[in-house]
Amino acid sequence: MDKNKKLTIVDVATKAGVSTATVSRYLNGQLNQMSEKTAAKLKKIIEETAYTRNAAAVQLAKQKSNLVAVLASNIDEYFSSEYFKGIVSILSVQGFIGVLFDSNSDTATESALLETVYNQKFAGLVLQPVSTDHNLIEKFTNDGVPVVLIDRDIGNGKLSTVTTNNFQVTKFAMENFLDTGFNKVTIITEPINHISTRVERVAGIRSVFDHSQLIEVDSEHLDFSGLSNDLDISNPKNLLFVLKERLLIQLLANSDVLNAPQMPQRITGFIDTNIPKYLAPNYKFIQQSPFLMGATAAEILMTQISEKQPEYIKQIVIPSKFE
Amino acid sequence: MDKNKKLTIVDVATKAGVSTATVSRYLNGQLNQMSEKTAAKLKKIIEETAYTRNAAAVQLAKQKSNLVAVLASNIDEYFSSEYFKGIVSILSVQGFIGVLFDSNSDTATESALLETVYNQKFAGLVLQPVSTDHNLIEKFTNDGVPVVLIDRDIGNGKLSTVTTNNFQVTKFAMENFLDTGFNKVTIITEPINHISTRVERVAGIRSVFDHSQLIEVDSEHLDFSGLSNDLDISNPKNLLFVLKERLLIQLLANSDVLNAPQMPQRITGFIDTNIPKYLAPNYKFIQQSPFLMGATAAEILMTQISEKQPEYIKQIVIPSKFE
DNA sequence: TTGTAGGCGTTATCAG
DNA sequence: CTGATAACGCCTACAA
Repeated sequence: MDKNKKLTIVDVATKAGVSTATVSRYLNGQLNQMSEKTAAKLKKIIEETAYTRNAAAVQLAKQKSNLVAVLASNIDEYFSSEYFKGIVSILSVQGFIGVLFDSNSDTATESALLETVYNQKFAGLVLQPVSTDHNLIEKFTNDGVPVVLIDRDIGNGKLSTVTTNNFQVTKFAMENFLDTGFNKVTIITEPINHISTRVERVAGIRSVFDHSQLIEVDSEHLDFSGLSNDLDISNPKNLLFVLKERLLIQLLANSDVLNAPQMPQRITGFIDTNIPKYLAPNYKFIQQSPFLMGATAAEILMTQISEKQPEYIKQIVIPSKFE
Repeated sequence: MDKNKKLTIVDVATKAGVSTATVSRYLNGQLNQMSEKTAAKLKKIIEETAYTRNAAAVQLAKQKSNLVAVLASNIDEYFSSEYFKGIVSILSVQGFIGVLFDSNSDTATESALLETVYNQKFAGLVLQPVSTDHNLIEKFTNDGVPVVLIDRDIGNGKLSTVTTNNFQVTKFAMENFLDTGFNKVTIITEPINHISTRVERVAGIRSVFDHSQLIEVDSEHLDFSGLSNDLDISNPKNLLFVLKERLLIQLLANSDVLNAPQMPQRITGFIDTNIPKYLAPNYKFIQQSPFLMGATAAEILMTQISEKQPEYIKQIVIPSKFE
């Protein structure tokens, strides 16, 4: 019954009456190095037997894989899945495969994952960092494994990054709201934790508004009523700027309290989906382009991998739109 | 300058003055098979050199990895990320690592991914199938690689599955709406395509309502106004049942047209987040438990892998709630 | 407690 | 055009 002895390249070779070297050549597409006859024979046999190579063995022999690891800071953000799709869209045309890991907003998890990713000898790494520690990452680059950071920077200029213009777009938006008559901004965000995106956005706000209030929340265990108390709701000229879309949606959906006839829009923030637009068709938000960011990151990676240009370091900014 | 000759187990062995076997033993935790002295020495050296094993070599030698592949039908559903987190929560305590792939709702992509996952010799596979083809999957089980289907079944009873009670909960909900006075249901869904979840839900609806209308949409390129025309809006007793949360949210946000004073709730459907609740606090929806489903799937997988019970096949139903 | 050596499945170099 | 055969890095009987 145990006909399931896994077949190997040796089986294929014997069955075809050739050496494993020839089979290997066929498998790697060097068809010009063999007669059409043997090529045809191999094609037939491989199809019939449904033989596929053991990837671990290939990797060990070739010292490289065709897998690209993507480490998202937290996959429950729509932002992540969108840039992952962008990455995959580019990788796939080159025969590479993207796999997604979830750091779960936890530095310990992140370093554990970086470790295994490193050991697996992936062809490349796209990282949305949660820690600002370089050390783990340097192991990759020292090994010649290309790395590109997405969304967030960790401030050593030696890595490729794809980010958005957090500071500028926030500033632009804030100037707009300043003109509308607001005089204070309350920022609602998850803990800043030196995360570049958050730092830059807050800076953008403060570059325009003298008065700002920072409320750090844990969106896992959100105390919504507690939050309401902290808000300076009585002041109709107090703008709410929400850095996390999920939270923004929640507030928008409960925004009755926030209506003030003379102030057309009391809430804004960064968004990744259209949902806030559905909730408030006339509001303006800051929209990112995660898919494009992912695709860009993958392109940088691909030129480093395929074109053998390990020195190809790029810092690219994909602008967000306020509209 | 090229001090970056990658270090191997041999380097560690020589540096420690022992054989590679000893190092290997240390690496695999058989500390009782060596003197405390050498163990300490090894510990020190490995830490200093920051040596880590080449996972491909380990896999090749051991014929197994500690990676579990998760193939989501489409990661842009919140449902996916949630059950993935559930899976990881169980795997991690056993030292396994979950990696996520995206079939992108495409059968060709799915089979390509299954192929590479198979070749990579993952320890297990959690699959949310988009195709109903068994063949690819059988390669895994024939090889002794445990597979569990999540969310959707493909109707051969030989695989473990974790699903929800689609038919019953839908039926239950429909009976409720029937009592409220509705006499017709319009179902809005992506193409049914033999996908079990969709089939069962439609069946649940039709088991209660004699009159139903099925509208299949492509949520990628949604023609919202076209959709509105197809809807039998003039009939206030026509209930809208939306199978895709994203779409449901969109409709809820534009539901002014749907208000009919005498009919308290015109729209319902399956949901994975709280967002629809924010939009319509008094409405009732069908809520799934993706995290729990993921955790359950992972537990099945773990008993197959760790407990060496390859025959352990379970079909588990995690009920959804209508509330 | 430790070492030796064959094996895991493929690739790639070097002959023929 | 094809075939031996030494790597690739690690594990694991089997010995000692």
